[in-house]
Amino acid sequence: MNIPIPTPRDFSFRRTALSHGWYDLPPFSFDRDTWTLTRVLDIDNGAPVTVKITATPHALNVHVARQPSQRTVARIVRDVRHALRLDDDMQTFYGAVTDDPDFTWIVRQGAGRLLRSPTVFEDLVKTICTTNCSWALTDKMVRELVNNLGQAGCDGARAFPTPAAMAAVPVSFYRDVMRSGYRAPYFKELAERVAADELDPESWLTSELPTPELKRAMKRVKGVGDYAAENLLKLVGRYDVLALDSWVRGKFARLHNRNRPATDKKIARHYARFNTWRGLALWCDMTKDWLEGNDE
DNA sequence: GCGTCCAGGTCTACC
DNA sequence: GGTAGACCTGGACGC
Repeated sequence: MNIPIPTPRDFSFRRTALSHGWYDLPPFSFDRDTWTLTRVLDIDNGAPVTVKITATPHALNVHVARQPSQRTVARIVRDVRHALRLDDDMQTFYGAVTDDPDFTWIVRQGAGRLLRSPTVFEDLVKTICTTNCSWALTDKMVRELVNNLGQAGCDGARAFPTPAAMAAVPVSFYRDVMRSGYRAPYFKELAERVAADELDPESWLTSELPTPELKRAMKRVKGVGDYAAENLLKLVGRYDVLALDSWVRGKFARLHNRNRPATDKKIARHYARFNTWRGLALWCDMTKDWLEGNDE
């Protein structure tokens, strides 16, 4: 079955799907030959469903192997819209960058929508997996988590594990199977708190707290520091933070500082003119070359 | 083969 | 509030 989902005029499937590394971490995967984003979606009270997402000029085409129920279709549409940020209004951001010659490509290419997971919980776990390690280790940790704790669909593909599934395994799983090292107790504690409704990461999406206060709330999760919190803030739609990590610092040095390390203050000054959109302007700037030669 | 460094940082103790 | 040192893993690198 194919489910068509109309897309906004300023939407770019390629720029959104490949906006950052999430597309390569299960239960996402991406095929650059066919430009297909695959995702295994968790369906409440049912087996997970694998969807294959491609784009036409004005719509997404979501392919599902079997004929799902109406309720499942509604869930699929909701999750795809959420993950690909179809409901984000980008015009204010585009207005903020359109007068800057170095940033007009963002408007032209429809960049700025950052791929996210169907749940903030998943984004939170994955973000902790990115801290203080190579991308190869991030990939390994997430893969072990999904392969061992994710529920399998009819095709054998696994969804991202639920908080309850993660809370049910001992710390030794995170240490010895997931190989997450010192992060192991953080995952166990996080899953237990979310499963017990002591912590609700999904509420961060609609929180009315000012960004600094929301960031403080995020940092109360063990394993979430400045970088991780600011990365999560971007994924819930707050772009008045930069989320500087070693990769961004290195890339900024190459692009804007003659290959020499720049201070965080200097990086902040460079993007300050974009005000509340500075974090998104920075990320677009850092990833401009990811799709050069593949523009839609 | 072995030791060291470092990668998409964070926590804790201490001042 | 600011900072030093410890913390897991695994790949790259030099010897």
